[in-house]
Formats: sequence, C-alpha cells, structure tokens
Amino acid sequence: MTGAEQMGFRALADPTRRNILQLLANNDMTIAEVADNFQMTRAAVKKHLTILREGNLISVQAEGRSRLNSLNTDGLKKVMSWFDYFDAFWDERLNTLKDEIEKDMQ
Amino acid sequence: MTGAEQMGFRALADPTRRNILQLLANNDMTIAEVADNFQMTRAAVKKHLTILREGNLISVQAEGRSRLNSLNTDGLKKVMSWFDYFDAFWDERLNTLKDEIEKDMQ
DNA sequence: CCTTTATGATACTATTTGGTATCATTTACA
DNA sequence: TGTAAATGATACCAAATAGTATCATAAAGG
Repeated sequence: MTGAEQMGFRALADPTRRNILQLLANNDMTIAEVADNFQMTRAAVKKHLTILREGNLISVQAEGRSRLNSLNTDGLKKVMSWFDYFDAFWDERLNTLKDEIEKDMQ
Repeated sequence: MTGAEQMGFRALADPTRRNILQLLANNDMTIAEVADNFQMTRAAVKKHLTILREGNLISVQAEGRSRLNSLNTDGLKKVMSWFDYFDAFWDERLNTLKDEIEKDMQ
C-alpha cells in the first residue's frame, strides 16, 4: 500500500512498459537499444523508462555518455506482494507456499 | 500476454479499484455497499466495478433487484502469473516454490 | 576544438480516464 | 397498481496519458 507500490501498478498498466520490462529481463539495455525494439520515437520510450524508474521497476546506471537500464527485481517483488492480501482466497497448499515466498522477500 | 491479462493490469492501476478488491476480499457486496466505503458517487463506483469486471477481477451475480459483486480469484491469479516471466531474476529457492504455485494455478 | 553520438527536456496534441449530474429501467411490495 | 429502492446508462468535463517534434546538453574521438 506504499506510494512506490502504487507507482508500480501505474507503471505496469501500459503494455509497452510491460514489454520493456521483459526485454530488460534478457539484457540490460541503453535507451537507444530499448527504442530499437519499438515503433515509437526514442523520446516516447524515454518517458516510459522514466515512469518505470519512478515505479522502482528498473534502475539506471550512467556509463560514460550512455545509461544502462536494468530490471529492478525488488520493485517487481514489492508490487507482487500486494497480492498477498488475497491469500485467503487461494487454496491452502498455495497459501503455505506463498507464506514462504513472503519470508524470502522479507 | 492475453487481452484479459492486459485489462487486468489496467484495472489494477487505479488505487480505488485496488481498494474495492480488498473490500470484496472480506465480503461480497452490492454496488451500494461498495459505494458506502468511498466519497465518490455511486455512478463512479459503478464505472470502477465495470472495469474490474472487464478485467475478470470480479464477478457479478444478479439477486433480485440488486447485484452482488464478488472477487474473481482466477482473474487475480492470471494477472499474477505475468510475473512468472521474471523467474530468472529471483533466487533459486523462490523459483522452485513458484514452479509449484504455477502447477496449482494450472 | 569540433563533430558525432547518446541522452535530457520541453512544448504541443489527441485520446483516455475518473469523476459528476441526470435520467431510464427493473424489481419488491404495500 | 403504483411507488420506492437498486441499478444501468448517457452526456459532459477536467485532468492525466501516450505520443510527436524539436531543441538543449554532455561526453568520446579524431
């Protein structure tokens, strides 16, 4: 229920941003590299990356004149953890497993 | 990557809708009952419920002149399953547990 | 230095979104 | 039957979104 969590959900609402995350799951990428995978302009991709960054779903590391975007697993986990609220609606075995996952996520 | 999944993410983007889901996790509710929990008009709540329905996150059952809204666990699970794409970024133990959860979700 | 390359930032636009106000429809029941 | 209660639906509005085009900034390399 944190603010960052909220931003995470907002960031995930757009299909382009979800696709970007899946790209970054394979390789860290510069903005230009990410933009090569879409029809839209680099500026549009940059906006999406900014929103993903604000939602803590990616992190950006400057490297010379380029910036490498990489997946932020912790942010993804935090968004995922929102679903824990609905544990009571899942079957018992699932519930037990999820408890352990939560512990691992601290 | 289904259309319904996309609608699910869109539906979850709004904090009011996430709150509605958490309310419905406790009790099935009519529109009027849900609306009592918010400042906005019943019409606005109705729109949110429609979007949640389109995202398969709730189901609606007519009962006389009222309609009972209830959580759709399957829809929630399907949205959650999008995160499976990032298994490689989670630690191994977490990964194993998630594999079993996926099996349970069929 | 000067040019190229990579990115940042801003102004502008069309569409979507979240909300209100209002009216229509359907059902329970005295 | 006819009235109240619960919901459906539609028109309208302000603000947010997703995109473009354009210009500014910063770092590498010759």
